[in-house]
Order: sequence, then C-alpha cells, then structure tokens
Amino acid sequence: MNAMRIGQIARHSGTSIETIRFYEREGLLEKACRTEAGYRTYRPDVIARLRFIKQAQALGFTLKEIKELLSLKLNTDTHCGEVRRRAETKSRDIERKIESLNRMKQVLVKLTTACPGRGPTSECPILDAMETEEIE
Amino acid sequence: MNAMRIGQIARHSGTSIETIRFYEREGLLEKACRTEAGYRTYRPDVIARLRFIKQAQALGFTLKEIKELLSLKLNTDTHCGEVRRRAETKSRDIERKIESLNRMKQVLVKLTTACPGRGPTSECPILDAMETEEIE
DNA sequence: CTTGACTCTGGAGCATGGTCCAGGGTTTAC
DNA sequence: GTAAACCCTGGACCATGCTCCAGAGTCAAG
Repeated sequence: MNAMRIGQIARHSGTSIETIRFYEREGLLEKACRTEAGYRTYRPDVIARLRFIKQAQALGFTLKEIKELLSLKLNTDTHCGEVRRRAETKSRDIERKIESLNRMKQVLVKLTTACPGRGPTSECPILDAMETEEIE
Repeated sequence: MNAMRIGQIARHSGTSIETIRFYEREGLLEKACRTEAGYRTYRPDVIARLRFIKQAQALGFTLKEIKELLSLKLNTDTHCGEVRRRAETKSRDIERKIESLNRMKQVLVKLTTACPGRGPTSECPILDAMETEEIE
C-alpha cells in the first residue's frame, strides 16, 4: 500500500476526489506524481495533510489561512512563535464573532419577548423595530 | 420631495444604487415606477424598507429570509405569531453558531497554551494537533 | 450648446469552497 | 474480450451579496 490513487485517498480521508483535485489546483496539496497513464499517485501521508486541512477548517481557518499555516509548517526556518501568533489572532477573530452574535441574539430575544405572538403583523413589535429602531 | 430618484434614495438610505437595483431584481423591493425617460422613481418610504433590510441583516437574517419576513409583513392575513416563530428560530440558529465558535475557541486557547512559542515548527503542538488530534 | 452629473440595461466579475459534467482513456475482474 | 470501475481535463455551475463595466440616453446649469 505505497502508491495510492486519488479514489483511495478520498475514501481514507473522508474528502471527495473533486476536493482533492481542487486543493491541488489551489496549492494546498503539491502536484501529485503521475503514472504513465496520467493518474495521480500519492503517498499515504497525504491523508494526514487532508486531515490537517479539515481540522484547521474546523477551527475556523479559511483555506487561504491554512495554506499559510502549511507553508509555515514546511518551512524549517520559521518558528513555533509565528504559528502561535496566528492561532491567537484567529482566537481573537472568533471572540469578536461571538460577541457580535451575542448582540444579535440579545436584540432578537428582547424583540420576541415584546411580541405578543397574536394579532396582525401590522402591530408586530419585531417588524416595527426593524423599521425604526437603531440596532446596535 | 415626493418622487425621488435612485441616487437620492441611495444617499438617504446609506445603500448604493447598484444594491437598490439588485434588491429590485431579487424581489426585496417592488418594481419601481418609471419616468418617461425610464428613470426609476420612489416614494420616500422605500428608505424605511431599505432600513428594514439592513436591520434584519444586522440581526443575522439572510436576504432570502428577509424576503419572507417582508411578505409576512405585507400580508395582512398573517399574524405576529409567525414572525415571532421566525425570530425565535433565528435566535436558536445564532445560539448554535455561538456554541460552535466557543468550542473552536477553546481548542485554540488550549493549543496556544501548550505551544512554547519558541523552537522549530516541526515541534509545534498546534500544527501537531491539527494533524493527529480529533477536534470535536 | 456644451459639459457634467445622473440614469439606464445587460452582463461580467468577485470571494468562498467546493460540486458536477461531458467526453474521453485506463485498469481490473470475470 | 468485455464490462465495470476508475481516472483524466477543462470548464460550467451552486449559493451569497453584492460590485463594476461599457455603451448609451437624459437632464440641469452656465
């Protein structure tokens, strides 16, 4: 089980063939070696790479950011500190998103509490607020 | 100041001309009346409508959802309860997003704490975790 | 009368993260 | 030997929410 083909990689990594080719186009995976017939062949460690991409996505990194993380990872000159800095930045980004969502939610809760849930929409405080109030 | 043209509406509502035309195409604004020369004319209450759309966006509604809210609003048969139900659903959506972001953030914080911030990337626990750990 | 500001249409383009398809060639299993 | 399964490329397409463009017409001021 040394040279694997794209379908096997897809099955083992839980991604699709299309996605793997897409990542290659986007530079998240190096260009694969080819058989004589032009088939891509992979060493099994590509599976780890795909897992890396998935996990980083799960942590809220975009593909662009992941590409940068990968270049840090592969560049032996760079240091852990840079990676940590990016993780911290991402952490702050996420914190800001959370705060913004919390504000949204608070307004929605306030509005749903004010709404009687009966009567015509013309008197709905939710719709009303969306026309007149300053949200935020 | 009765019949306003698109540029004035744009200035007064803080949107762009392009966006107003886009909303018309998408059915968020009714088709505007036209002058003989084909210029769109608006009554000033379109500004309130645009404000409505903005506020609803600020609350996390998509344009598709906003279109639905508008049809509830304009349909005198529907009741406040339906609007409230949607606001509550959106509130729950937002809550789920917040939870997911919180989980992301916790993992990131854990990883940055584990990372010494020195040494080569080859030994970085953040990059390591992204290859091997199961995140969530 | 000309200049500049404004508006029109239809269509393309952007970013994101893929998915799908046609029309081919290749490999494997029976 | 043939059928199924697999792979290739290039390009189109999806949703979301716009933004920009060319090329043309309109309108108001000086």
